[in-house]
Amino acid sequence: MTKPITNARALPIGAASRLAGVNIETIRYYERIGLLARPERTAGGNRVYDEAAVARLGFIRRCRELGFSIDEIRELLSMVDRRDYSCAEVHRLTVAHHRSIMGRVAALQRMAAVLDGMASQCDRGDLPDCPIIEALQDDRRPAGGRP
Amino acid sequence: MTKPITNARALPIGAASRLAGVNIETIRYYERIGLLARPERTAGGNRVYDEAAVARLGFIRRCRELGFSIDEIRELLSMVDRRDYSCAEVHRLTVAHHRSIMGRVAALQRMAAVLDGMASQCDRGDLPDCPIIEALQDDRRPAGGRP
DNA sequence: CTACAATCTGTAGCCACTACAGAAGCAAGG
DNA sequence: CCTTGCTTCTGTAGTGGCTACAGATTGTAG
Repeated sequence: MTKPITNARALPIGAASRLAGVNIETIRYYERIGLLARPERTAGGNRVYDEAAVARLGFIRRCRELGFSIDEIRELLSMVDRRDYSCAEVHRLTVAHHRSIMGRVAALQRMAAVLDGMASQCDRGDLPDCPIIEALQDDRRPAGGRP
Repeated sequence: MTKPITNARALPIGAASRLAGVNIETIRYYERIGLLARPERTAGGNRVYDEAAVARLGFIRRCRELGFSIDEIRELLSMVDRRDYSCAEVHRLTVAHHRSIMGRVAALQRMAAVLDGMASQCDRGDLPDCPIIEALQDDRRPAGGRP
């Protein structure tokens, strides 16, 4: 919460975007889907943000960088907003997300192993019968190598 | 009734779908985007497939299972269709795809490491100041832990 | 012939943005 | 005040790779 952003109280969307590291279009998108409150406006109708909004955007960005979905972030934010969230809730969400990432890693690694096996059978010559293509065509030798 | 599809020459879309392991809607989608040739039709207008089409669908499915994009599959199919594709081309595509998968794995593993670190700091008590939330809020301790 | 299943076309939705078009606001210099 | 030039506005459409309908038609077994 201690931010060394000097005296910037009224930031137009471009400044908020740069400070938070979130695209202008994305900020408007977050507002549209209700992830971010509608900000004040200038007399002419331009959005005006304050440090709190920039901090919230930073929170969202960091969550996204960690792969949380918008709905998960919505949940995290609502916990924060309640102010009486329990650590256990947050922990549960984080661990569940961690598990799902590990699942994706495992799936990708299975793919990579098959690809590696196929590529290593290929001698990169000018054969008309590429082992890779053969492996992909043959359904008795399933590409996934699954049981 | 599991019919042994020995001499099935004229398959309606449902049978092709079951044989190839590709959804009916997906088959029509592949046709729409030009990945699959438009098949013959019955007098009434229903699609009719043959074994070659089913084999092609199987090829596509196996490529998808290995994470190839539609455009990559389009390229692979065009090589196969040319009949004089070189093994080197196929190998290059496969290796490039492998590399991109490894990149995604690395990115996910970085996320997982940060999540793991955050979760392990949390004692799951009923603290109002959850270390996970703190980490997500604090922009001097970037969640990504990136150098 | 009559059920009932399968298939048809076309459209809209998913996720999390991104990319415009065309209009209007805003700040500085003259 | 006026122009210049950047920024921001709204609204819509596109991305990838499907999936899910609605409402109509076709195919088929009894």
